[in-house]
Amino acid sequence: MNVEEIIKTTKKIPLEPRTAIHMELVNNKINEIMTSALKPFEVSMQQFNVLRILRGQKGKPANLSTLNERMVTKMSNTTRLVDKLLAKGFVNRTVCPSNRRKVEIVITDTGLKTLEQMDEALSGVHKVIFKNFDNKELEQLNTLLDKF
Amino acid sequence: MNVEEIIKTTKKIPLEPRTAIHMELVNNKINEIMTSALKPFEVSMQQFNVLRILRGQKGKPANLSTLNERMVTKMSNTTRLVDKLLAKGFVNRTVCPSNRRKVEIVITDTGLKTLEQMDEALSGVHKVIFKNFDNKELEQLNTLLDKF
DNA sequence: ATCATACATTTGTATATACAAATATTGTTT
DNA sequence: AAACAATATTTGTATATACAAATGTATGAT
Repeated sequence: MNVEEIIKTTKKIPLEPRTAIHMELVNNKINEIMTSALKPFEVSMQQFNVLRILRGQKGKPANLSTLNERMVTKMSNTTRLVDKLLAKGFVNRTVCPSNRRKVEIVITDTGLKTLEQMDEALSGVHKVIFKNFDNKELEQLNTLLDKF
Repeated sequence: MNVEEIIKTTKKIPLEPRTAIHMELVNNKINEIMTSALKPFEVSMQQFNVLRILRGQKGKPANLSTLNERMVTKMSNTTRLVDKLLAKGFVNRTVCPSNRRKVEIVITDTGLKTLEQMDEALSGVHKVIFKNFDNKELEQLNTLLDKF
C-alpha cells in the first residue's frame, strides 16, 4: 500500500501525518474486508464484537455496561445494538432479578452457531489481510502498536 | 496500549485477530484526539481533509470526483460535505463553464487562513500521539503498514 | 437530428453514531 | 419514611455515512 499513490499526491508528506493517514487507510481496508465478510450474516462488526463478548461470558449473562466496557469501539447506544441482535434471535435479554435497573444479556444457541460460521469466514479473511506478513513481522507490528 | 486490558479479556488472542483489533483501537484513539483538536474549528476530519486537498490544488479548482478520488475515507456524498464547507465560507462552488455537469470547487482566503490554524493545532496533536516513537520506529511502522 | 449511452453530481432513504436528556431503580442520608 | 444522589438503561435528536435511484448534461452511433 502506497500512501502517496492512494491519496494521489506527489509531494512528500512529513512522517507523523503520513503515519496517521497510513493507519487510517489500512484500517479502512481491514474494516471494509471484514464488513463484507460479515455481510452474508447480516451483522455489523460491532454486532459481531458483542456476540464474541457474550460467548466469552460462557453462559454468564452480561449487562449493558459490561458490553460497553469491552467493546473495541465505544458507543453509547448499546441498547439499540442489542435490539438488532435480539431481532435476529442471536441473544436474549431479561431484566436482572437482583437489580432491576440492570439487564441480563445472553447469547442463544442460534447465536453461538452463527458465530462459529462467522469465525470461519473471518479466519479466511485474516489470511487475506495479513498475506504479506510473516509471524515475526506481525509480532513487530504489535510491538509498535503497543507504543500508542 | 495493552489490547487485552482495554477489551478486558484474560485469554490469549491469536496474533492475526489481535493485530486487527489493535489497529482499530489505535485508529480510534488517533481519530478521537484529532477530532477533538478540530472541534474548535467546527470541522470534521473529512472536511479538514477536503480543505487540504483544495489547498494542494494551488488555485486550480477541483471537481467532486477529484475530491472523492483523493480522500482518505471514501464517501459517496461529497456533495453534502462541500455544502458544509460552503456554509462556513471555506470554499466556493461554481458550475464548470466548459462542462456544465461538473462543479468547480476552490478554497477561499478564509478557508486557507483557518486551515493554517488547523495545521498548527494538529501538529501539536501529532507530538502527543507519537510521543513514544522515535524517527526510526516511525519509519519501521510505515514500512510494516506498506505491507497491507 | 434523434436516440441510446456514459458521465458528474445530487437527492432520497435507511442505518449508524455521538451526545444529551429522560426514566426507572437502588442506595444513602437525615 | 422522605429526600437526595448514584447507577443502569433508554430515548430523543442531530449529524454522519452507505447505497441506490434520480437528475441534468455531454458524447457517439445511426
